[in-house]
Amino acid sequence: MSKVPSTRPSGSRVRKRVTIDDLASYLCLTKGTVSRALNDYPDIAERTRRRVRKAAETLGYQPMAHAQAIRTGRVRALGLVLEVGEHDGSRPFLAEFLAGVSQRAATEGWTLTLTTAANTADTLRQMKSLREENKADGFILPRTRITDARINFLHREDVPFVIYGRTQDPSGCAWYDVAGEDAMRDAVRALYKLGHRRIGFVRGGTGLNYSILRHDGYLAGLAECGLTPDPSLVAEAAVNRADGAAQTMTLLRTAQPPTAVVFAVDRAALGAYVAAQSLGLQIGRDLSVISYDGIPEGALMQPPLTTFSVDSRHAGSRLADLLIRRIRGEEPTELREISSAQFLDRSSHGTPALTSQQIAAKVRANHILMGGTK
Amino acid sequence: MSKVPSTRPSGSRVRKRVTIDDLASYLCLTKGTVSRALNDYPDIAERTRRRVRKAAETLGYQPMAHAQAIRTGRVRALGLVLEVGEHDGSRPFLAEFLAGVSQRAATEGWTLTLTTAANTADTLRQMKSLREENKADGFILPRTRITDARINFLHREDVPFVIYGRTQDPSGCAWYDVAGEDAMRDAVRALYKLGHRRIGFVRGGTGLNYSILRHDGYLAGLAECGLTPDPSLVAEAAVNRADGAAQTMTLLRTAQPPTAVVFAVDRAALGAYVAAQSLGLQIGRDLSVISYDGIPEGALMQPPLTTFSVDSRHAGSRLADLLIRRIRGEEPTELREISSAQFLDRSSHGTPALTSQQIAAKVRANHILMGGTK
DNA sequence: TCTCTTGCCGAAACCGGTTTCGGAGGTTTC
DNA sequence: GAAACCTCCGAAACCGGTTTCGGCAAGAGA
Repeated sequence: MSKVPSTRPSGSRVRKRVTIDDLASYLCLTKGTVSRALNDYPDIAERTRRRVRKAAETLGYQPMAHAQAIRTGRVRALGLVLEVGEHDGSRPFLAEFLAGVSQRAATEGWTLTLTTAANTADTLRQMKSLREENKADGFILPRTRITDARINFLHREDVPFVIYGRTQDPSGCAWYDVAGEDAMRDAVRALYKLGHRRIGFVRGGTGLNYSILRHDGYLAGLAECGLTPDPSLVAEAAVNRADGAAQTMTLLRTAQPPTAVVFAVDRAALGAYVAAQSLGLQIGRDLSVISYDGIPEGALMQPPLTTFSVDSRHAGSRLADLLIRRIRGEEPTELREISSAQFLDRSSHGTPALTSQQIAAKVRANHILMGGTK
Repeated sequence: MSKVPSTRPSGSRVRKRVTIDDLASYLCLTKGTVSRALNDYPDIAERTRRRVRKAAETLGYQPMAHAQAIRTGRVRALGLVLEVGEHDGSRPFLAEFLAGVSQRAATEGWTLTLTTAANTADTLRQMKSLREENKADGFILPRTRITDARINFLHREDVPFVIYGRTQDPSGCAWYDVAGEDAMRDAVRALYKLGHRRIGFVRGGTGLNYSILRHDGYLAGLAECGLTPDPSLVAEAAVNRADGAAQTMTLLRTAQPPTAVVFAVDRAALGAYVAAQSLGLQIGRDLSVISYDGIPEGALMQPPLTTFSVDSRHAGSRLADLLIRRIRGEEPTELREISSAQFLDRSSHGTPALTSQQIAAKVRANHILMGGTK
């Protein structure tokens, strides 16, 4: 078996990086001193430190992350493990989110190492191996669950991380989140002001923490408006169009159907259009809908979907910043940010044209027409 | 300024990795010998090599990529730079694609380093810096353009890469692609068999190479069926629903409108439903549509969209494999794969219920009805 | 039997950084 | 004025690998 060809830079100009040795001899210092100067060791004169900094700047010196890593165990890389199921792969905001993370990371000289996993156990395995191989210094955890195995794991392993979202037991966690609960509360209030009194809610993904929060926000909204919560107005989880349509149907088939429905998730809200059409109801007039996420399809619906939009790019950017600071040693309690979603006041909600009873009648009529069996 | 806290593994069990020194002393060899044995140097006895391999296995030794990198310049990391525009961020297959890449990479012990860029110049800058910092050994180039600046750049810099798609000047390129041209040709043939004689085409993204290929495929289909190409049957680029609707309208407003339209891109084909509805035409009966990509929304349309589906996960997986082999020194000409898209025979196409003239009449009637000005 | 290869491994330099240790020179203290 | 103490930098070890070089022992050729 012969030696692997060494792929030498094939004769072309060899573009030597400036190494710490170059910098040291340029400054007439030893590389140890240069290293300490750049890393803010206290035993370096302020004057020297400045001189080194300046020289590094002019020579364009940038330490090679991997050479540092072999001693420090840090590569200046953020880790992100995406759970990608068999075929739920279509995430509307993934590219935006990644753009936020990678751009913020880049400005600090960090990069993003990404892997995917099939399930939670796989995720833990991936994180462990990324950490052991020093391919990532810490992790961003998207889609936080109510109780999240990743958090326990990373705590045990003493690996820095930040979560996108919140969680039941927040101790020791740094996070960024968008206040979905406030959005849901505002949605209820807006509908109440327009005259709606029976306001339904369709939950988001089961087990995911945002789902709890948004439901809480819905309840808070009811409370503020003096409305009594009614279990028959709250539908099960729906995170796609088909389920959204089904859950809307369920709500509308009750004895006292809602005149407005708040959705935890845009993709589910798209299903309301399907359901409404099949019942001969017009969204925004006969049935009001307010949702959450701000997916682009919402703007293309007839009528355009009223929703709260989340800036995924900004989220990614903030999370990258928080994680870098966490890795550098800042306390998790100092690294918690909540921002708010932006209300997109479009046309899928309005003053109720029909009462709950009139809607019920329409649904019954349609039911008979269709010859459905419930 | 005081010393940064060194974040020592805080007392917990220190899970020492096995290093090459551990392995060497275990085997009573020097680390140099162990290294050469594992890297298939010819001056190591076969017997020794096997012994070392076995010991590495049992001790669970895995060389630390970064330590290797400082000498070899290779980190076992694939690079991917995504161009994410201001707000076109929603890519339906991104997660699937990433899953394919990262899973394949993982099985070889490689990882994926991802960054995003705002434009081409930015992409080149990112690649350059990733390469200089040794954060990626080579690159996967998605969305290949007809003439692609990235390819020239990487050639000049002598950095390994593979392209997802093909390009005008393929010299020195390794690639994986799905034969979109075959799909388009088959679409035309299928429509011809059903009786369609005026078959339109809506192009894909301008400047992108797949666009040329799919248009060629459309023309090839016409030729095989003995149909004469008619420029008025070919619409401009459309890559989203709105443009797709507009281009469909344009085609239908001609003197001899098509009875069937082939779309280069699913998202554009969704616009055909909008256009058809506004004209009172029913997709699959009055107007046949066949498209390409296999986005999930297609299945939810009424009627479900006939299309060719692309396995993005498989594409990612193959590209990772090809790139790793390219980095290891295999010749680009040996690393070229083309697979075919899978036909999803759904209900948006069928035998033409209306003739071209009948469609034209309907369009005119609707036009007058709407009081449009063209 | 002596030289010349050849096969195979140890020793040591090297890669680009970080970190520890020690000591020269100037200041402070008594 | 000597001892004690800082301040600040050089020297060298170290991290976990790779690669070069040289030399020993066994086999081949003369």
